[in-house]
Amino acid sequence: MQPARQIEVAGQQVSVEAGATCADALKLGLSGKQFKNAVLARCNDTLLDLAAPIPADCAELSAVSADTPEGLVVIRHSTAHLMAEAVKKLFPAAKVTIGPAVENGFYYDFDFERPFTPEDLEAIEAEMVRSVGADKPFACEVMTSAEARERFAAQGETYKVELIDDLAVPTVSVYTQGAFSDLCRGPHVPRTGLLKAFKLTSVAGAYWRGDEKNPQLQRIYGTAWASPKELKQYLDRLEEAKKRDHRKLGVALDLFSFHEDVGGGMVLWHPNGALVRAILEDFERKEHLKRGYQFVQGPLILKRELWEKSGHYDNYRENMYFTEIDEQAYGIKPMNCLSHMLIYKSRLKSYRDLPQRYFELGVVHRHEKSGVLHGLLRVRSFTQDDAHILCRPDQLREEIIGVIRFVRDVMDIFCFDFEAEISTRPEKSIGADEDWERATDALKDALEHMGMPYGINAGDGAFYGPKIDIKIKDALERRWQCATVQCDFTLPERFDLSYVGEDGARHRPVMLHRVILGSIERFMGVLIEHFSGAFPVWLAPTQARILTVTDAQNGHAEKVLRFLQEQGIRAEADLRNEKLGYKVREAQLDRIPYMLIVGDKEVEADGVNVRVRGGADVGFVPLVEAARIVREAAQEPFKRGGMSYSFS
RNA sequence: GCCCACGUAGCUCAGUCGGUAGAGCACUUCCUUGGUAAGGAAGAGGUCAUCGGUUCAAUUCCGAUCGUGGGCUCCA
Repeated sequence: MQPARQIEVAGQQVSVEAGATCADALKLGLSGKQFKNAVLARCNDTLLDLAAPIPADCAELSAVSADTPEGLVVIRHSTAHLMAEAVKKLFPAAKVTIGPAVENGFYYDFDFERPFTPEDLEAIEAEMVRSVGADKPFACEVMTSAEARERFAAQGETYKVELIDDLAVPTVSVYTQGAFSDLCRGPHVPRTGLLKAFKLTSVAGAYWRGDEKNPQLQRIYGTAWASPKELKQYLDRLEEAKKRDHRKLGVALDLFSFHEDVGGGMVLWHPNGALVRAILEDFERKEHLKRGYQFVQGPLILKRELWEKSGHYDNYRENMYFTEIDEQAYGIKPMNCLSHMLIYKSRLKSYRDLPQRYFELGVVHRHEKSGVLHGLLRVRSFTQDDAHILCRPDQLREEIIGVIRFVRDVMDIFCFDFEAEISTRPEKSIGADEDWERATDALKDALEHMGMPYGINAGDGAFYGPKIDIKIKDALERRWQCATVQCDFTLPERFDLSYVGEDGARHRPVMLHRVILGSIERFMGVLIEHFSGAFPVWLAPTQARILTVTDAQNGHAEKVLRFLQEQGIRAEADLRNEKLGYKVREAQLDRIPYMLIVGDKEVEADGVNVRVRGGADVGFVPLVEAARIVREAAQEPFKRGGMSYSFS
């Protein structure tokens, strides 16, 4: 028998026997309640099962409870196992594959002869609840890969056998609860009784190992939390997010619609939505001019040979629409770069002319697969705030920094948080390795210079070059790409672009493709959700609505309306034969920033009574003051960055 | 493109186990002139997504197509 060891738990030294488990040590150092809430043990940065022996080099052990980020991941992962157990019990023919924890929950993929129905999900969930009631322990066994392989092969779990073979390691761990065993790295909660708050949410098809050439499995998604209260909060949050859904608000605020007869992924912009777009685009045009961009514009369709020359025909054809005119094949543009290249080429450039920054609000058409269309966020016809910057190699870094700064300034206006990612060379691509490397380094360098953190998305670049992607989130916290900066060393080559250098010789410029908002359609979608449809004053299609108390004030209301319109304010008057309360309610539902109420008192004093969208009552103000308030509010976001903008 | 679910009035949704449909809101007209989130009455409005099949009879059952939603794959 070896002597007892001293371990620090929650600030005190406890003495444990050799061979003691983490649970043994934690039990000695923690209160009963603290111990009961523990789902894992942590030693240094290693997470351990409570039932695991204390590592030999461990001097301090702490408990991880279910409501910590690490605890939640384990709860979710263990719930995935719990679900797999239930599925195997109800449907023994189903084969298990993988089942990880994901954001807010988990999934598990199964290979089964028929699709799971919503009724199956209910039965599976009920079986899971029974298993929780039985409070089964999760037991970990370490065995040789050969043993594990034999065991899963005997059970007919061919996917697990494949996983073991691919791992190619001497030993693996297998977790068992009740009659269900799964190949798993762990760790897990000690008992099923700790899994008290989960709900199965949906079934979906998913390809084995994410490859569409592989068999399609059935993925069951669920959400899991540390307590029923948190589960409820999450489900309530989903409900709230649904209210902000841009597709719902698009109808409610009469911004846009889709029409079956037009085709999937094609947006019809209604007057309100088209106005917001127009303001955004106007803002962008002015901002681009300030930053040294020039406006250009090309046609919607270009000869097919041009797309062959650019490489799009080889690399992007499946996403393009084609048409034929006078026996000549044309491609409808999925990108704007070709016209811009030809504009550059139309006249000899000197090194003094660079950089050339060509900006176009270009409408592009892309044949996206039918299953990916999603409201405004993924469409087949959209407008890009696109620019192509042609510069000398020595200007590349500064140009990228300029773009990143532009993105940051614009996102600040909307108070968007964003994430940056660098995507590197994909398999299907063109160009020399050293060009790719040089371009990737330039992108990294620019982000680092701006002090912006970034992730790496290996192999996700465009076929012509690496890129920086900027992502913002929708109401459900799904990330959508907006801004992107893409380096391109190949198009200038293919189109033989050049400039005359100081030395009198011809040199090759480098090109940046970049967008700031990305697609106006997508950005509008995210923007609607971001503001819950309550656009800031500068963007609101109607900035002020005049509400009369009775029709006795119609004359004054019309005078107020004319005055505001002359001041450049987007105003309208509600003169309907309705009660004030009714008009206020409608204006609130329409998210109108300013309600200007006009009754006899206001007519008398020649002004309006101002109610703001948030519900606050500003009280009586003279007409001139009312206009000033609205104009001031429209300027507010631009003051933050020392910018200015007005739509007129 | 693939898997699952869905498609009834402008919107949100009932309903028909096969016998051509209903509510609330919105809309039109009338009454009401009412001070900060819904005053009242009447009226109008639907080839039950489209096309085919089964049936005496299909909005309902079956199939295809189009579209929508949740995922997978792919992308702004």
